[in-house]
Amino acid sequence: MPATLASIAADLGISRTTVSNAYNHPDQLSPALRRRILSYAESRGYAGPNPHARSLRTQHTDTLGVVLTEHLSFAFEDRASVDFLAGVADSSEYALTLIPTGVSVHDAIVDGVIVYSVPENAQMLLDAKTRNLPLVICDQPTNVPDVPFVGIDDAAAIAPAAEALVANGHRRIGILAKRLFSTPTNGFVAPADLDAADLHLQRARICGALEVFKAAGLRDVPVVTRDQNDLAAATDGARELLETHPELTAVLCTTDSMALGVIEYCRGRRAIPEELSVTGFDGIGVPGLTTVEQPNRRKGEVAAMLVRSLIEGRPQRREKTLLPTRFLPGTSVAPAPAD
Amino acid sequence: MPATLASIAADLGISRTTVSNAYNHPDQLSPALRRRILSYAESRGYAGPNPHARSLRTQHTDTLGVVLTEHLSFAFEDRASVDFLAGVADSSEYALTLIPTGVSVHDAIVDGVIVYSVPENAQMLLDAKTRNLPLVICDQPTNVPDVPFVGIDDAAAIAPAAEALVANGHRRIGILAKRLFSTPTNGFVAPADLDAADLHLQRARICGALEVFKAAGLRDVPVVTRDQNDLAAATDGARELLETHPELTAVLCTTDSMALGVIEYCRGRRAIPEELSVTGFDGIGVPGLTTVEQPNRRKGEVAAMLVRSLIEGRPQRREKTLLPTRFLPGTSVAPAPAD
DNA sequence: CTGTTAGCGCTTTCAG
DNA sequence: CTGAAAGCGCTAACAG
Repeated sequence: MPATLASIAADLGISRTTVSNAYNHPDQLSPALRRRILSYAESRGYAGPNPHARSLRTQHTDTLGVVLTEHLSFAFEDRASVDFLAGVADSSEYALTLIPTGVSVHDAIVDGVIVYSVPENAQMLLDAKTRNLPLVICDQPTNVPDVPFVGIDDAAAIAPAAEALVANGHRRIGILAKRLFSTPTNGFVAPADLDAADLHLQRARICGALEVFKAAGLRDVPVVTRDQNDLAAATDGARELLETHPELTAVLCTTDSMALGVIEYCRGRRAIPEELSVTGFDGIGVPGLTTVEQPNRRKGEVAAMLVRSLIEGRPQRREKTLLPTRFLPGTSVAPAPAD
Repeated sequence: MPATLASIAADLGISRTTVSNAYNHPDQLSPALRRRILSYAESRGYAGPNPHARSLRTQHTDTLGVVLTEHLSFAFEDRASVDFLAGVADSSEYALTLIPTGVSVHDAIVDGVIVYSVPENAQMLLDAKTRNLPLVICDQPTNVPDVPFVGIDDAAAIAPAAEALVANGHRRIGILAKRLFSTPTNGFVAPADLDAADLHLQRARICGALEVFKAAGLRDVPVVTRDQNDLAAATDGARELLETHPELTAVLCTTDSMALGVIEYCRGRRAIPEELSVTGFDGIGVPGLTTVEQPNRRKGEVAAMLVRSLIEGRPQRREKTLLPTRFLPGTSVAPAPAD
């Protein structure tokens, strides 16, 4: 049977505490004894205190949990979330456990949890709260009381893109967005349905843009959404929007990937920006795209800092941290064509 | 004080087993009683069995560990390792714990470990072995006995790139590689030093290329290495190689990033491929680069499958899994210029 | 510097 | 369907 701290102590005729100290408090015993213990332990193939037992005793593990979308691999395929994770990883000595939405947070052996961009009322949010685990939300949901939040002001952030369109004389503008609901839905979204959206982030971007358009006197701005953020879905969304509304002279997208879809759909159909202006959101490096850059990595850094404060019992600064974004003018917006 | 399984049982006047069963074996008690337990637990803010205690008892956690380079964020900045992680994540229901090299594997609460591309004799390798934790190595080290390995045959994989150079009449070829030693070293590497390299992967690629060159009768092929794989380091490596050996007509690189450095250095100096041919390795999508594509994601999938087999006590198929690679001819190799 | 004591919170036979 | 017993392996006072 494998050696344990107790068996090592017994074999050596000393107490468990001393063996424990050999690993955890080297200053609490003579170097000679410590060496003796360690070398005997090694000879017995004992690798040090069992981490399960240790964590039960100490109730901590030096591990941070990050809750991500159902399929972990999505997280690695999306540039924004990879950057976010890099930020989290970089700013702590903690190990990082990636928790798929499917796995209950209840079972995760972590000292604290960062929830990254999930629907309002997601189960794992409730779970983390009932476990009373230090918890920080990144991106969404945006309105959970008593939980520190880090993200951006999506509504304000997208405004400059909308304004660029308006300033260029566009009056017939459409919006192409990622899904607003955790239950899959594709197609046109009525303004009345926006309130019910449980994906706060997309809603905020759409509303931010609509606000600008409304202030400019535009009405009946069509909004199309797609469940997926990939090129195929985006292209199809662009098709639906532009086939139904051929009169549009500009499309505001809530992600760069969506803008890529518009560009793809327009290939061979309409010249960008001469015949159609396009804006994106994210700043993932689409050449020439007029977009808004957001600090994904920084989000991760701040989120990690916040959970660590919570875990280590340091006082919180503020409930909500909104990071700055930057409007990135490109060459995908041109003056509206004269009729 | 927070509720525990025992306190819930006591409050309800039933045994701990029954409460435990309510969570773990719903079929072992009446639905009515189960409901009663669960709802009382909820009212007491009890979130279910404490995972630390549970894991001590059961000795497992449904979590896979992945050991990566010292700084976790490197893993997220490198395309290959992100793809690898996507593969790991995708092919299991396990949560994924990323363990920085700094953190001892001894302390990680995981059911098994995948070690990704570390030096021979890395401490965590020994640690994982003494802990007797299910263990799989990806990429390197390549020669650890009794530990399942997944990777590619680097020496054979790079051969076609070397052969392409030879076939195009090149006789004065240099090699630009990533570092061979875990202790930082930059500059020229003598053939004799290759044997001592503890970074097996780079060594295998270099040796694979040298073999081809030797078979073609080439001698004294200069090899330059750089610690970092980023553009600045690669560009500087290219500079060192080509300034010292202006006679070279081709550079074989052991990574695409290194090839990018050669391209960068040559900008405005030498035309590629007319005046200098270049090859890479990895297939990260450098336009026009003649390179070798390797299955990073697949590595992750296989590695995950292997640890899971180990964890779940299923028999192993083979010790070493070598995945296929593919030579990707580009436009960066041209016939050697006539003298 | 060393040992004693007292759990951490849970699961799992096994017998009713 | 329920309960009693027996730890899982460790750490943290505290007293010597």
